[in-house]
Amino acid sequence: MSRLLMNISAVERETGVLKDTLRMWERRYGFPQPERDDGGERGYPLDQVEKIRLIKRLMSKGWRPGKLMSLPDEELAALSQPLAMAEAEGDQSALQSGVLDQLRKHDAGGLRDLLRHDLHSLGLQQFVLDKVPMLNRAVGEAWERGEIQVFEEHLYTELMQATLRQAIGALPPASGRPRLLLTTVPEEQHVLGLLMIEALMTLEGATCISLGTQTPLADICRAAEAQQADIVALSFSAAFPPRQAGPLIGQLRGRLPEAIELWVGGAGVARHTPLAGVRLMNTLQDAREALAVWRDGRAAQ
Amino acid sequence: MSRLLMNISAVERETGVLKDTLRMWERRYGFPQPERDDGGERGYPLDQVEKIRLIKRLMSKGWRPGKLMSLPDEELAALSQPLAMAEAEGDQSALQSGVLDQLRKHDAGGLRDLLRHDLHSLGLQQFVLDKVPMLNRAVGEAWERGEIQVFEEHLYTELMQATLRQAIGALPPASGRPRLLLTTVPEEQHVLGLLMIEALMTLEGATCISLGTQTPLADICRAAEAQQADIVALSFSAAFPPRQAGPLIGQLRGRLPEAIELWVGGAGVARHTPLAGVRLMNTLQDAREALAVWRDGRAAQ
DNA sequence: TCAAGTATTTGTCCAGGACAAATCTATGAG
DNA sequence: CTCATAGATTTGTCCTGGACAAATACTTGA
Repeated sequence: MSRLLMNISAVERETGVLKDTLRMWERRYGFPQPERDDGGERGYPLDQVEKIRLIKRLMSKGWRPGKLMSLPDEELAALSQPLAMAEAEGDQSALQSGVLDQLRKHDAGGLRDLLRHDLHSLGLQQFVLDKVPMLNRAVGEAWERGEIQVFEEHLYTELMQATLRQAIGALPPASGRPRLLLTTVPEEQHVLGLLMIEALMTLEGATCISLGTQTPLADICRAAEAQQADIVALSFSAAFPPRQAGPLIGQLRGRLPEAIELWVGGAGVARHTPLAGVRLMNTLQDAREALAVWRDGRAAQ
Repeated sequence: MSRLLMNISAVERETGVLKDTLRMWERRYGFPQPERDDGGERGYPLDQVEKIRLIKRLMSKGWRPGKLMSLPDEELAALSQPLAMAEAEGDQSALQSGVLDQLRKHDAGGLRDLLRHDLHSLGLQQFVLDKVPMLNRAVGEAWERGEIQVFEEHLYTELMQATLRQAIGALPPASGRPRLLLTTVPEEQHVLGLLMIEALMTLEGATCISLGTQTPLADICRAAEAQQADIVALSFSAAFPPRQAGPLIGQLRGRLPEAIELWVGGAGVARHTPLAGVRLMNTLQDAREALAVWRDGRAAQ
């Protein structure tokens, strides 16, 4: 049986590294070093694909690619190990150890029960304002430290999503003002931020219309008008390419009627430079305040 | 104020047409014909981006790009109009007219109520087996005819997702065999197929662990082992590039332990050529039968 | 110690060529 | 006339190798 080789598209799919970048790495750093088929096309062995994923993870921790790719495999592996120090600073880890433990034990049922229990004991508002952000951060950091795998993060997201949707669905349907249109831009596929804001705003009596993730800009504008939205709210995760966020938001602001407010939030735009006509939120608490401001402004008219 | 121009990445994001393909169209057909900035980089005006989207939609109806791009704008616009004939053959449209009507009226609340009503009057099983596929098809066909916009399809998907998740969450948690791992491959972001199968299988007492959409192949394998899955089930929508499905499934089959069954279904693999060791499902009913077969086989041991 | 200027690193773009898979078209057999 | 097969055309994706701007690291002087 022949060894499995992946073509460049498959590697882009698996790792999230663009084709152009894969070729550039090969040209500059000599890694990856794929085989070639009869037609001269690249075929990547599985171990190289694994190493690409490892490098990408380390890059998200701040390491630079040139540095990483000049390192021998052993040192790379050493970097990927969670540091003793990182463990030590995990003072807060006790707070959500249950969740990470269940994740590592692959106990989906237990994790689901745990999330539901937290939700019911805290109430939806406090769960969303305090617990969920803390858990998201804990899972994200564990992933960066290499303690959990991609599929474990998927499982967490899926179960949290089910929990939040269950809670939102149980709320009495709101029909009051403002009307918020919720979505993310293309390439941003993380949905938890949307669900958190939907839960909070619905609790406050605002009407939320969610389009889910990855709506083209033109369609966000069309939807905002068709739905007579007062506010368009976008969520950006920490994984969103930071350079793209600014221009994208500016472009949307330019295409949206001025009367419609644009709110953006999430780790991907936290501490971002302010933009004219855009309300930037660093925390979920900001969203509640912005809602109060909107209602004040409207009452004053 | 200067006219808005989009760079080639933004156009790929907006339209789903790869950069390489955009350049090739320009080279071969003279369309699109973007402007250039100082550095010689392409900047696409919005009306060309709209036309690209229109062309993509017509291509999904079977038109070929070379043909379309040689056509003057008027003829292109004419093709995009729903034909009188198409309207006439919509005999079944009366059956779900409510849903499409609500969508076109942008009545999110009404649509949500309608879906919930259908769910409760039919029961979850019949809703998933009959109603949801019919609605999905109706919405998909309406989109192909240009009758509904991308954001309207997003809204439908989001509301249907909320309805299904609500129903699944209300079921008693199953813990029986088999254990199914549900997910989609990278690039396949449609989630409704997963939720439908999750609902059906949970009703039958099987344990479903969903990873949500777009899990890398390597992680599907890891998750299957970690979760001690008996079956891995993948969903492919009609939008999935048909040429990619076969190799992808074959590769996963090769990397998965033989003892774990691989089920694939959805419009993206319907009428696909059979693959060794892979159970191909054309309908949801097939999944129920496959479940019965699995249980028979297991009882016989 | 910090700020400003310079050098390096890095990702994404470009042109233009090649080829294989998919699709269409023409030809010939039954 | 229907159908299958062979050949031509269309189409998407890959290739090389070059360029440049933004982000980051480093150096220098206050």
